[in-house]
Order: sequence, then structure tokens, then C-alpha cells
Amino acid sequence: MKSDLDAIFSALADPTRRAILTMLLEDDMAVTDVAEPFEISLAAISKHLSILTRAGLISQEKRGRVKWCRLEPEAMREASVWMQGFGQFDPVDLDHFERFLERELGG
Amino acid sequence: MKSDLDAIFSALADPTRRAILTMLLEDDMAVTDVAEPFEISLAAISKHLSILTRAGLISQEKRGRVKWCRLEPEAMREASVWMQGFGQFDPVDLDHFERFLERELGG
DNA sequence: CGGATCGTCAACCATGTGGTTGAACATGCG
DNA sequence: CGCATGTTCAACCACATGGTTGACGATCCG
Repeated sequence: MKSDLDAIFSALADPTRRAILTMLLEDDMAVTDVAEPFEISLAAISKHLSILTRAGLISQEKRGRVKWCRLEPEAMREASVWMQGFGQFDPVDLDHFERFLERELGG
Repeated sequence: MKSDLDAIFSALADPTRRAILTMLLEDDMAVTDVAEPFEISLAAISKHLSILTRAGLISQEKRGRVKWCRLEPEAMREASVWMQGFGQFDPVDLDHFERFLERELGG
């Protein structure tokens, strides 16, 4: 009995994958463009993307020879609700969020 | 540059550990009592608890020969805020939460 | 067609994780 | 003291993960 939460939380546990999701907040991207800022191989990025896809956090669609990646934020809902059950955290404190983004990306 | 989010999300990625956190919502518990409902060894539970402690999700305090475990829900705040930045999810929908709990525990 | 670009696959390696068992340590109790 | 209880440690095992490289399939373009 394996919960979706397993896949979602373990997908989110990797900083490269979180950074990819953050990039996809801006816009859909091709696999090659997703890989560009990272120093690891394209194959490694491809694996990360398939883990994110299995978790439902992104979707991928091939158009021509380019495969486009799109963020699927709804997939985070279940996990987000689970976490909120523990803390009654401030909903959507975007100031906080931006600071965390900076720490993640600029670190 | 390893974020706290790494530790928190990967701690949450294991169903045994999520179940432990859920149990601790009720009340603080001794290690032996935490272990009781699971079919794995006490040593395995002890490892899970130290992972949760490293992530800051629980604290442990030894009183006598008994080590008490307490939920530290504030540790989830950073991760929760991070996730909410992606979705603007309903804050604290407790009905949802209880259904997810049932699915997790009763599964 | 032929070459360049986009992306995945397969094999491999190092490391981490979740589990086990058995020994050890620490503390409370008769 | 001596034994039972509570918890961790150490060694080990099987398997997953994140990375590599090289070959490959697919698509566009000249």
C-alpha cells in the first residue's frame, strides 16, 4: 500500500529536482534548456525529470524532437494538505516563500 | 549547500516515519511505545526516530531510562511554505487531512 | 541523403537507506 | 548487588539513488 506521498516527498527531497520545479514556475521548458544551468549530464537531468513525472509533479509532452516540461502544481496538493494538518501554518506567505527561493537558488 | 528541505522532505518520504509523526500528534511517546504498532525491530524504529530528529521534526528527551519523543511541527513550516508557493492550496482543509490520514494509517 | 540536435537507454559505480541480529550501555527495582 | 527494562551501537545485507559514459533512436535541416 504505497502512498502517492512517498513519490511526492521523495521527489521533493532532491535539491536539483526542487530547482527544476522552481524554474518551471516561470514557464514550460525543453529538456535541454532545463539541463543548461546544471553541471551534471543531460542523462542525469533526464532521470530527474522522469522521477518528477512519475510523482505527477510535472508532465512532459513531445512536440517534434523537443520534449516540453510543464509544472503540475496540483500534484502537490495532497502533500501540502498533509503537512498543514500538522501545523496550521500561515497560508501562502509569499514573502517567506521568496526568501526560501533565494536561499535555494542563490546558495 | 544542503538545505534543511532535503532533510525534511526525505524524512517525510517514508511511510513509517509519517505514521510515527501522526501518532505523535496525539501525545508524546516513549520509543518503545512508538515501536509497538510496527512489525519491524526496535532498532529500526530507533533509526527512523534519529532521522526525524536530524530533520528537526521531533525532539527526544531522556527522562530516566525512557526517551520521550515529541512532535515539533514548526520544523515543517519551511517545507510547507515552499510547497504552498507552487499552488495556493486551500489552507488547513481538515476534512481533506483526515481522509488522507485514514488512507495512510488504515491502508 | 547526410549531418546535427534532442533525448533516452544500458551498463556501470559509489553511496545511502531500511532492514536484520547480537552485543552493549544505562537505568530502575527487588 | 543483580536482574529486567529501555535504547542504541556495530556489523552486515539487499536494494534504491544519483551520477557517469557511450551507444542509440528520432527528428529537423541543408
